[in-house]
Amino acid sequence: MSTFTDKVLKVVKEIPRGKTLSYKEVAILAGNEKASRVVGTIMSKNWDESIPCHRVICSDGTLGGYNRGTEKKRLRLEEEGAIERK
DNA sequence: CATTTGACGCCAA
DNA sequence: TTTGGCGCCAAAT
Repeated sequence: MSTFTDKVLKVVKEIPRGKTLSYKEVAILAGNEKASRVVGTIMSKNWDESIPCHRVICSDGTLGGYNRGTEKKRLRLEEEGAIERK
């Protein structure tokens, strides 16, 4: 805590199942609205099983990216009902 | 210490 | 609607 990075990780950990937050939303909750990119950067460098990073998507509703495969991320969100399967 | 990179976001054409 | 470009900030090189 105390650093933006730690806040981001904390916020993402707090995301409930079936809910998705955009990188921008996470950035805002972490205390820096303009750091949307940083959120993604942090995740890519610190991909952790304790962190449901698959719950974090782009503000446009697009999935964004995922260290284990974007397809896997999509399936997981669909399974949780966070998004509509199109 | 300086520069580049990158799982983004928003605006203009 | 789809591209292209700028901004923004932390981490990596």
